[in-house]
Amino acid sequence: MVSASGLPAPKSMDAIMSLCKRRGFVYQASEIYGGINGFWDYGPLGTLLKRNLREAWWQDVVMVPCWGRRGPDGETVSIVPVDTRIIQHPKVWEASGHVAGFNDPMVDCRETRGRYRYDHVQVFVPQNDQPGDKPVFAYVGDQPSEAKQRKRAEKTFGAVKPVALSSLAQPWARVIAPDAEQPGTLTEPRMFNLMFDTVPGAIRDEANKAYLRPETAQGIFVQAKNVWDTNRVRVPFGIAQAGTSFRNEVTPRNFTFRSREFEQMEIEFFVVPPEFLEGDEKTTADPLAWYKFFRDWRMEWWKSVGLGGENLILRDHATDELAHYSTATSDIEYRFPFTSPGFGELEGIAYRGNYDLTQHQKHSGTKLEYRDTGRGEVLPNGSRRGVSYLPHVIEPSAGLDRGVLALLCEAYTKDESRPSPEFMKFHPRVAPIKAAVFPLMDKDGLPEVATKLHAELAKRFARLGMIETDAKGSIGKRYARMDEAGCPFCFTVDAESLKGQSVTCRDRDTGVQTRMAIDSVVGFVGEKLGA
RNA sequence: GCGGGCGUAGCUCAGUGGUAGAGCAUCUGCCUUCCAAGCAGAAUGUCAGGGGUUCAAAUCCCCUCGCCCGCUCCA
Repeated sequence: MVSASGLPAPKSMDAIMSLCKRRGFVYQASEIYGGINGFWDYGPLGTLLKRNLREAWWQDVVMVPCWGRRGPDGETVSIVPVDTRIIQHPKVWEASGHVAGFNDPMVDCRETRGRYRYDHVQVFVPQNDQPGDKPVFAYVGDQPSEAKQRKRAEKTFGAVKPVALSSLAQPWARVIAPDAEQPGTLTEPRMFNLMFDTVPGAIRDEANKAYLRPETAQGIFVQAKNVWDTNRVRVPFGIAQAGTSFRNEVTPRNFTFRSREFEQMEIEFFVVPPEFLEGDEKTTADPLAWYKFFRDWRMEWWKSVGLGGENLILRDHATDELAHYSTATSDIEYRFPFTSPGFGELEGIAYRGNYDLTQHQKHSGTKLEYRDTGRGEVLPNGSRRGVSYLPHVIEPSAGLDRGVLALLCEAYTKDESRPSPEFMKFHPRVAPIKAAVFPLMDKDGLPEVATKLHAELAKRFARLGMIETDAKGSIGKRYARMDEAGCPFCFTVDAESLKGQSVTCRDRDTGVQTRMAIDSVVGFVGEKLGA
């Protein structure tokens, strides 16, 4: 099936969710109590899938950064981990801008369904008159509504002047909202409570209010100075952290895509500010060179775990889309069934300048400059005087749960021509079940051979994922079960195995069987898993 | 937050006022020399939750919760 856009018809999200429940990938949180909006739990297979994806990130980012590649400056990439708390000092979130951004009162228009920041809404009132109970015309500056509303107001009152909506007492019945026809369609301002709060301390005291982190990144920035003061790291280097974050999404939606509790995998990679670069460094070690390096490598990485193909794109942000502190940002986006033909964000790679360190330096009153002893004036003894600066930062920030959801959507395959029409095409590296061993029949000495091979595989690979064995039922049914769980390889012991010490290896994606020596199975699986 | 749809077995769903159902999956046998096969049997439900109407509610009414879709939001 091909849709009007020329794309294959999106996979059925209902079918994917149904399989996720049926096979124990994802359950609704607190389901027996009716569920809780915006929270999802993982079952055994989902937990393993998620662990495998997190572990792949950890191995490729922290243990062997960027697969051992050299950065644009020609040096090995250095990244160290931290593990910081979900609850930080409340001022962390004032410095980061989250408190302000998360606490704006908003007004909604019932007629146009527009939503505006209360403090951004202006109204036109008569120039030399009290507005009394006359209608007032609301607009948001720099939008087309401003000119239009001015015209309407002048038609009604003659000369008008703008005042803040918030300066009027009880205006709600007579406000004509931007782009609205009727008065009285604006709601009273409401707070959008986007950060979860909590109160540390055994005695509840609102003055001690703290927040559950809305991102793991700030924990990294807050400890960055400690990391470079107490470890032998030198800029450029990165700090990585994976962990849980919380956001009060306005509308939890689209299965696990927009959850209120979710896990992030973030890198803050600190680089030399451009003004301190010398000679060739101006091209090879420029922040933008690092930005491109990470952007392109992160894209390759997502492909390597099984998201290749046309459903994955790298999208550079347009200038007007950039946050005010960023000069370059791109998103790695996946075409989810529920976003198709559009895309949903998996990871953002942003060049953030020194915005975050500047903010924390200011709010904490603690100097966060890095002392770079490899730069500055050359002293008589040949060493350098050293310079101090706030490093610039490249931030590749990925959503782990979104990654898992993308893996589930990408893996889900429907093929009515197969005996097992639904199957999960996981890359072996992330597959929760790595291999299965079956005796063709539950008799004639076959189970004994299968048990032995299963034990060998489990000894070698069970720390990476499940190794299954099952002797019951028809062989087709057992293959089909493994297909649904996404197990890439099934090894079957048959009568020939007893004579020739060989088994068949069935490939999940093609159903093709090849015969191989029992002795070679462990090596074969190891090679496929890259283990 | 607004509008629409939905909620019955593990899954997919039927059941519109009168005994809680089907298919598939699951489990136990038998059978079986490679793809959800066959035969026999078994287990499985707060009908999302609460309240109301009624002799009687899965069914009608109200409230709540959750999921899906469209707006909105996504710092």
